[in-house]
Amino acid sequence: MLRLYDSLTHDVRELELRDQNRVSMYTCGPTVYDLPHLGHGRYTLVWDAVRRWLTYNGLEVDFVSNITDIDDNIINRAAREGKTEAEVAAEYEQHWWDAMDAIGVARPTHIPHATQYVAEMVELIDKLIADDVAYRTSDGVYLDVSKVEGYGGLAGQSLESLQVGARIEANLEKRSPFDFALWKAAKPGDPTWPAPFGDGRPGWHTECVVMSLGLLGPDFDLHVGGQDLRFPHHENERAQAIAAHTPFARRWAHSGWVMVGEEKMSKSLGNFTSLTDMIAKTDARAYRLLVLRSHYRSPIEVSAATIDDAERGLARLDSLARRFDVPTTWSDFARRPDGLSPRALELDAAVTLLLDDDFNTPQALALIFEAVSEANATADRGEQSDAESLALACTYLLAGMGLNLRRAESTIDEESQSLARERDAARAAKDFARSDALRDELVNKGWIVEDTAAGTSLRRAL
RNA sequence: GGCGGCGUGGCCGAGUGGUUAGGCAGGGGCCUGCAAAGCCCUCCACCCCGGUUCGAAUCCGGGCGCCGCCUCCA
Repeated sequence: MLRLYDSLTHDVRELELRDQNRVSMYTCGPTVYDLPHLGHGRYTLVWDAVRRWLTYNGLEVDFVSNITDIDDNIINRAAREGKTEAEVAAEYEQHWWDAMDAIGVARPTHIPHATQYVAEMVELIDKLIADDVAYRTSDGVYLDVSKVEGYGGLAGQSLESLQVGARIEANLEKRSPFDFALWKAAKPGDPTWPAPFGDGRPGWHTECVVMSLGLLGPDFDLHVGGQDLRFPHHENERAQAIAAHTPFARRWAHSGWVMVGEEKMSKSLGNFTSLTDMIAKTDARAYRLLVLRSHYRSPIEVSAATIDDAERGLARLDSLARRFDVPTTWSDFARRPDGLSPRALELDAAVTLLLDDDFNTPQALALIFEAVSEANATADRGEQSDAESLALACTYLLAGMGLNLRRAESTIDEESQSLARERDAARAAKDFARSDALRDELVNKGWIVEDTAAGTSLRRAL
């Protein structure tokens, strides 16, 4: 069973499933008011890989990721562009899924939208007010964090110690700077929902706690997300569950930053690259490789240089798929392939051990890269069946992390196709001047030209 | 101020008290009509200073430097 670093207990521990053979897993999805950036790409890739790995190991994974379709940023954008909030949300949700499809992140099992859970949120807030852990102000309803046992657990600090560094609070009605809005009172022009404590709209932290518990039920297994949501967002979700006496996530796991130079990539610093742009220029699988090549909790450096580097590494993996006639994609492997050689089984076991130990994808990939060399060398010696078995283990394990290798270009234009055939004819006639001229022509058209047993093969240059 | 993390070879990036991480890039060779891909070999390392130890890049102490959180942020 997978062991992960738990952000609440601050140690690596095994998942303890609430239901046998079934994993309940939640992550906060995007607020849909802008294009997704590389940071979104990283966290979705990391947790997609974890989800797939659990699935590969025979578990059924209920994976919930919400869409926050109402918040200040959406309202502002709608006002600026003369659209409704719903239009803005729909537009950027579409961009989100386009990007997710492009990087190969599988759809969650459930995709709750915040605006469809407002009634449940109102119910929770009502209960918190009745229990006197939440209070009303002129602009909404706030949770009184001083009444929450263990507030600060995810931050790794006590409330008192958090107070020391708190910035000056503008809202004088709040009892503590860490009290947060469960409900924002209606403002003219904003979308509002009715509530016994005054019309308005839900606060962000309330959305996630209601949707996760609503779909996965109390005491679900794993709550994941990017580091920057750890505090205060996740802390505040947890605080509401505690205040409502509802068992919440059994485990918390967080993935690291995307760095640009020495700085964290973030919306507030404005130093972000949109995922949409990156995908347009790069084989999106290279980004997955880049992400998996470092530990999920470490910061990763994303630059033109590191992306190029990953693309070249990916090319090496793809060359394995070109050489061996083995299945290579997630959908090819409903379960572990049968009849693997002892060496292939050994690789599988070693990789499994590493991934189960806090999802050590970099070491697992190192083993796979070594196995790729070994498979090639084995085939060079003519031991085709052993080589193929090892290659199969590689493609199977990579697919288990969501990395699907590719064989050849799916589309080669007719002109290039015919140049390649001409070149084959010239080579057969030993007219090398002619065949080299044809190769130059193909290279100029952006192809990498390789000789294979089946004749000239073309693939796209990086 | 509090809390957390990091400092590894040209670049990215793991890891362990003694044994090659891995990838990319560089050098040499094999293969090839020549290439490409592949294979083999190879250069380059663990911020500084003490300590523990037979032995530390790995443990302890002290420095220095960097990053993050404590506010919306994946």
